[in-house]
Amino acid sequence: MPVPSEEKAKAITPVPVKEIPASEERPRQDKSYNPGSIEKKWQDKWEADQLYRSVIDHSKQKYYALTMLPYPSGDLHIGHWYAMTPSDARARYMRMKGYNVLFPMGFDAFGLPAENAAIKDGIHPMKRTFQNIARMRTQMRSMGAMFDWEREAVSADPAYYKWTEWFFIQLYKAGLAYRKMSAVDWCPNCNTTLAREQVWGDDRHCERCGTPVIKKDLDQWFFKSTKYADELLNFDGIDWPQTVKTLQTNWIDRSEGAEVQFSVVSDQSPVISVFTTRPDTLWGATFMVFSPEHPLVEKITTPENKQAVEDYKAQAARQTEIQRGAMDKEKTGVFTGAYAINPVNQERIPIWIADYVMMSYGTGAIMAVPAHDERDFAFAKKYDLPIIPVIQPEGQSEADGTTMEAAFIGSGVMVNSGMLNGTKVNTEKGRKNPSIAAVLDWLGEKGIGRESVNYRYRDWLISRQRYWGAPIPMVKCEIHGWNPVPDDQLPVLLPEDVEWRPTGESPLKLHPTWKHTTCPVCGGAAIRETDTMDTFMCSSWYHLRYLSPKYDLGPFDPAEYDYWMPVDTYTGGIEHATMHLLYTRFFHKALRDAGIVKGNEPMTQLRNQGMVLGEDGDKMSKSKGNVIAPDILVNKYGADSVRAYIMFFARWEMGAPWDSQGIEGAVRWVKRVWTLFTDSPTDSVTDSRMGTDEVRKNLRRKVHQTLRKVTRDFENFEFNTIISSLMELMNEMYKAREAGAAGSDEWKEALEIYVKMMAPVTPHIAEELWAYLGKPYSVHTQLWPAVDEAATKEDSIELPVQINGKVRDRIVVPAEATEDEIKSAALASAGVIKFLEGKEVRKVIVAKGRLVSIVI
RNA sequence: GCCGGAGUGGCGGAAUUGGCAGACGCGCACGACUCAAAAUCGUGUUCCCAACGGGAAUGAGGGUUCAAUUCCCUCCUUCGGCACCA
Repeated sequence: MPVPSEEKAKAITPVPVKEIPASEERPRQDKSYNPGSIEKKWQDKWEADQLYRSVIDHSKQKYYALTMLPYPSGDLHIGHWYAMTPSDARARYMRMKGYNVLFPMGFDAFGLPAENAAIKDGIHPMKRTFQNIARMRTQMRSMGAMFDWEREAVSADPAYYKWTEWFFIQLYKAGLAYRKMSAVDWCPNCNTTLAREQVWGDDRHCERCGTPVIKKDLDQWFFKSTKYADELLNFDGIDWPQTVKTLQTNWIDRSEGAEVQFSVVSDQSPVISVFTTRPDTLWGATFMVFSPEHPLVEKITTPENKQAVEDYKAQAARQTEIQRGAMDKEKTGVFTGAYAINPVNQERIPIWIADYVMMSYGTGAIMAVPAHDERDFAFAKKYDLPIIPVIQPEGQSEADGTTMEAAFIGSGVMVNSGMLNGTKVNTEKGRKNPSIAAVLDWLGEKGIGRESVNYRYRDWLISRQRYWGAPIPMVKCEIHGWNPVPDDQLPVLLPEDVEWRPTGESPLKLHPTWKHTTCPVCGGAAIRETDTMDTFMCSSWYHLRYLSPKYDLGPFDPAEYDYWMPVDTYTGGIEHATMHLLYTRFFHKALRDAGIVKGNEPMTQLRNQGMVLGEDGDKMSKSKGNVIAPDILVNKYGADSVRAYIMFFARWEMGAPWDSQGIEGAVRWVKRVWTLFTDSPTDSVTDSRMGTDEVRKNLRRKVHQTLRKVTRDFENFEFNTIISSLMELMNEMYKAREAGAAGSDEWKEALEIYVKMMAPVTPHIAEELWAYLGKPYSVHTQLWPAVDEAATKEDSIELPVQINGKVRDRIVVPAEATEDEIKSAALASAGVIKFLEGKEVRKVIVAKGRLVSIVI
């Protein structure tokens, strides 16, 4: 007989505040699970109650959980869910552990896509961006995350970018921002410059749009991030994944060596520095090679070589634009006609130019030691330059440069090197190599060179020739040069009436009036900087703006800073290893030195999630049509099921292709939990055959074992096994209920702990079931249950018995059985006796609680 | 070339310290319910030998060990990063 729908609704309406006495009989509940209404109901209530508002509470330990903020593309992608849901679950877990948790969200709202779209359809980037944000906010609410929306920060909001500008000025004042004319990477599609980090791959393409970049000589703003290179290599005190640390270390690529001065034989005798990691091979330097772009080349080239050098330079310049080609490309170069003096032995050595020497690394010039460097060897062979071995394996007769077939890079002793002959050479780098140490000391004494460190890491190029970014708050006066905009004139606001002509120049430059201003020094006419900042500047400090997004006296409220910082756990994709994650560390250190923030690192713990791929195993993209839309899934299954599946279907840090069928498993789990609770057969037949004591004990054991496992997995970010463990426990609970345990205290405890364990994963259904159990609102303010270790202990254990490594039988022994007891039980078991017949037992190994291994 | 990650059933994945390989789930098969289907529930599901019983198996090959997905060596595949870096 169907129950009238109104009564059904009444039956499940939770009683939020008043606890129903356990004895009171609840009406039988058979309404099916309806995520749509449950989720809406609780989301509204949580919001109305400000359940996730985090405020400073000095009586509690704080926990700042941060997940990377999205760009407001307009639609929340399944990738966002994949990044945010487990982070949310863990933040919720930490909250239940008793921490005062801050879990904010915001938008990285400046950037190219909105501007490119504006060029196409004329919709203002501001309008589009804030529309997109509104839409994504709604989508994020459907996720049921515990974001504290009172702390939301949007980088394109003038109240935000005022401080982005202010930070630029602070770095400028600290001497960390400078302007430089140089050949910078330019994306012809995005019509802007790019930082070195934003140029990817063999073909050096734009990280954003994939277009191969070109070089352009431009006057641009840089941050002196290289000043912090050494400190950025130090990861002491932070718990970051080894992969990220390795990527950053390789990116910075510190190399130790020496800078050595060579003088050029000419009228002015200019001195040229070279960087080498092998100063111990100095005596073998038989020529020098300059990069074709080296400024000195023009000066030193002799008239008779002029034409050849000019031709080569022109050719190299053309090639730079395409690419200087593969490593195995044949070496080319031309002689400049000039000579330098090798300072260690006064030998006159020729100076060549070749495109295998890069202007951007070291000093743009090298000493060439063909005997001990493969590239120099190849070059010397091709152009018939002298090869003088200065290191050879110990005890070997002297090598002959003319007959060498390859550069020698092994260990040995120094030869042909004057007073340092006989010094041992190994393959270590820097001072760990005795030969290098000896030469460094010798160079220092003689004043020819000095110990030096070189990095591949470059200063951060900040300028972007685009409109939709934070203006660079600098003004140029004919008389007083560049000066920062005074603080009381911040923010420099973006004008709204701009034209979107893609010209390669900032639209701000084309605005008729915006750039005209007055000089902060003399009050005379001056011009604003019309470039805007790289958006990585905005995201380098958003974790600080979250602390007090409405604060007006500074970028953040110091009281909030002191309580919440540093970020305890930061989660996000690994693709930012050498970009955002490196910038934000640099930024923090620079601000620390400016006295604005404290501590050496902004984020104590970092964890990376992997990527959700399309069902075809490819990266999701609109063009491939393999994009999974979370909204559709939420409508179909409910947010809780989507959350559960996202946490279940892959190892979080690995990611995996999406599987539309696989989600059914998570959906079934959620439904079966619902049924387990709401279809509670408190009136079911008690099983008289079974020892109910045992059933209850087993139930309680499983509950606490699961709790222990789930707790550990939350700590370790192992989200997929949290769900498996909960599934397993649910299966056990069904069996226990079948066995008649559903009226017991153990059963009630199981239900309660189960809801609490679910709460971080599936917050809505957990809240609903919590209310259904008659518990006081809210499950999300409950404390995480404690494991009863005694309850997890097994009475008896089953041990496999191996004979020569193969399982032959299983024995059941009391948990506290001694080794001897286990041994004799194993030897007495039927399956073992059969195999032992006529054989001699050589050894019996008892691995307590694991197995018995018999060797015959 | 260098640096790092990964390789386990049809699929996603699990496996405290070296201790029963394949938890949990998807899929599939069979059964129950149904007029039927869906949903739901139950049972089974690494492979091979017909079975009883065995045997093989965690990318390949070797090693250490009573015992290896786990430790060591060589190699292969794949993903990511860097790359004429002096």
